Amino acid sequence: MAKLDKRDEIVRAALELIAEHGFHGAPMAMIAERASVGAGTIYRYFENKDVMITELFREIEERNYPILKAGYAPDQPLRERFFHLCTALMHYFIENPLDFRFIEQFFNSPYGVAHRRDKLLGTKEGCDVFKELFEDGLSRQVMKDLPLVILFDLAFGPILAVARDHILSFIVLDDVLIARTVEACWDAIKR
Amino acid sequence: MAKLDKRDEIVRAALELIAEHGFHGAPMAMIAERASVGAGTIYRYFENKDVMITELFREIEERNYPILKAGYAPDQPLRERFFHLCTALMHYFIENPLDFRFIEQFFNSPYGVAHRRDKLLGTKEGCDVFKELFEDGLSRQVMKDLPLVILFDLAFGPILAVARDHILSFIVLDDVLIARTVEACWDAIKR
Amino acid sequence: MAKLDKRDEIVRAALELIAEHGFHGAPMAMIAERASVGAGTIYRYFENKDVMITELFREIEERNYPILKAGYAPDQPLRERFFHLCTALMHYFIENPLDFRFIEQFFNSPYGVAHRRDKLLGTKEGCDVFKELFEDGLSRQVMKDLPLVILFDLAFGPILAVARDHILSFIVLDDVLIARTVEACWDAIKR
Amino acid sequence: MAKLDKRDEIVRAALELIAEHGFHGAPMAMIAERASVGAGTIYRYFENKDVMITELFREIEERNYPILKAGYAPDQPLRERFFHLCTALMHYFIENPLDFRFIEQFFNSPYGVAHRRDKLLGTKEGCDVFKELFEDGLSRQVMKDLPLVILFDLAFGPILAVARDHILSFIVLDDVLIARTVEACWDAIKR
DNA sequence: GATGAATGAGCGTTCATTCAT
DNA sequence: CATGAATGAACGCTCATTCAT
Repeated sequence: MAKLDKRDEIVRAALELIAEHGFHGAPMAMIAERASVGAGTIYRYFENKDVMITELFREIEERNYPILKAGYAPDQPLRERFFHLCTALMHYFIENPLDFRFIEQFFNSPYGVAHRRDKLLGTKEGCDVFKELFEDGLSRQVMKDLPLVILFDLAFGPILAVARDHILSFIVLDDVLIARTVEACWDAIKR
Repeated sequence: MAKLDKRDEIVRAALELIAEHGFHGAPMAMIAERASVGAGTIYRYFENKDVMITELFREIEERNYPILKAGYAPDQPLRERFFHLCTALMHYFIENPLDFRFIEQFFNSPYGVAHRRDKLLGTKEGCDVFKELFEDGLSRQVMKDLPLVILFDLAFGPILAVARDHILSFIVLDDVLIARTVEACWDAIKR
Repeated sequence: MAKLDKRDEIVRAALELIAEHGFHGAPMAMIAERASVGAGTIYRYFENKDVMITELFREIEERNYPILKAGYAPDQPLRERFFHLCTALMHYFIENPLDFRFIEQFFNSPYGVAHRRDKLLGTKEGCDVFKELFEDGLSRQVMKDLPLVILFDLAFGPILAVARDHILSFIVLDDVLIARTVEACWDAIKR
Repeated sequence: MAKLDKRDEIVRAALELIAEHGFHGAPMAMIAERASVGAGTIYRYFENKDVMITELFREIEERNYPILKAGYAPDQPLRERFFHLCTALMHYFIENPLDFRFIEQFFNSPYGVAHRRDKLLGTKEGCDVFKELFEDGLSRQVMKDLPLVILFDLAFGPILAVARDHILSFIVLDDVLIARTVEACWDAIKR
């Protein structure tokens, strides 16, 4: 097993167990076993559990990003771009429930708060299509004149909530329902 | 110190610490110390930590509920009722940030999921103004024809997200901003 | 409730709970509740749990003693006296399983060892019919010339074991079986 | 220190402390300290305290069994076989007082009762020489026609009691005294 | 005297992290 | 490099005992 294989196995195992049982229900020893790796080996790749979780989130983000961008045309109307991104995001969540559950846990934790702060303050590299989209919508006066943060919340709040309810089987989403949910989010932010 | 004082101290300490550090970051010993109480004393009032958390949530709900209902007139138009409830909710969250953070933690945990299931299935006593409001809106065709769950998510997703961002100081809400946020939520759910 | 009633209630409750659950399965609070008495009240009658247990044993012994003596005629032959005492003892155990279970627990604990030491060394008052019986048997050369302790063990070892097996339902004793068991014990000690 | 050394140290420490102070007087932390081992280390070898105790008993049994069997000839007369086994048992107890005290504690506990039930019902594999011996004695009408359980009690009751009294220094056994005690037990069970 | 709420040391157990092999 | 046995601080919880009322 090559070095990268080991790291990948650890990441996969950690994602599975954390998604299923939460941060506190996924001991390092259990992650190591699931990854078929020695417990100490994890610490060759990650300084400690916190670092592992943070990097895990970053990897999920990176995996997610190209999927959102695929077929995304910056020259389309704002509405179409918003629909494209939101629909892609919902599909991604539904098809990758482990990723979704992990992201949820992550946001609802001190890590998530720090991450959000970095994002909003623009400290992180500007790879954020959504931010560009909303800023574009604001400057063209297509979207409501609200702080960027609130526009985010109006769009992502429902998207995350609906995805969670689907994954928890409170509803069963299909393409029609997804489209109409995104439409409703658009109604919330558009002027 | 009277008996009720002691219980109150425990409840206050638990709320503070759980709001600040989460369930796992608030050991019973720390709660006891913050409440100026022996570790064993907590167990005179709550069977175990899980029960304490559940009961704490119930108490917050009971504290919150009359505030939402105050000034609520069921004979007003749907839009006004929606505004009243959402505005009251946001004010409650902003003025009781500990309650808000606790509720957030609670919903993002197995307790919360079970609670949500009960609510949606109507197992719990029908004291839910919001559910009535949305069902009313659906039957009068004022709101979009979407599953109840999704209507909930379209309204509460943003409300919770915005309240959190205020409490975490990502934005500073005022009455105008609150009104415009609630307005945007209304746009999301209304036909 | 008079003072003695309270003490009696405590003693009764302690006996029941210790017999059923052992020393460590019978917390003072539980004993107090069963006795319908405040937890602190127990400490008015007994210095601490150890003292309570020791006194409880003494009371059982005192209750038991007259039963053994009833109908006991010191002028009968040794064999008859042995039969009388052993049969009475077994009946007592069978009819008072709580007492038996308590005695068992007691003997199998540091208390029991100390008690046995006192008994054998004759430190305790000489109210012991059995001791007299065996010493009589030895001096008349009816019994095997073995140390007193071993004669005790040859008689009581089986008696206790058989009583326990009856109480635990491994066997069902009747008068015939009791008689034949005592007979066998007599065979063990007689010359 | 090799892996097995560590386990052995734990077993030794647990045996010593439980023999001396009983199950409840031997906390895991104390066992760990006596074994010069971290508290958590014990749990690498035993799932929990109950399992540790059960396994400890099993190990003692396995250590004891071959000693009883050594020099045991199934074709000898019943009386000789009984003497052989009982004498070997007493020597084993006297030379391994820790084992003896542990076994005593074990039998006088819920574990012991369950174990005895299994033994009597023959649920456990039939490696029980004593059971065979008594059944043989019954069918050949050498022993008294009593339930198997009572025969056990008549033999082991005194053996255990005498061994305990020796270990507690109430008597000092020698070969002669052992022989005469076993003889007395034989008198109890033989016709 | 009687109470029972309060205490806190002590229990069995877990798990992130280390380090000898 | 990789391992996994070892660690021990920290956890949730219990209960004998005390003491203000």
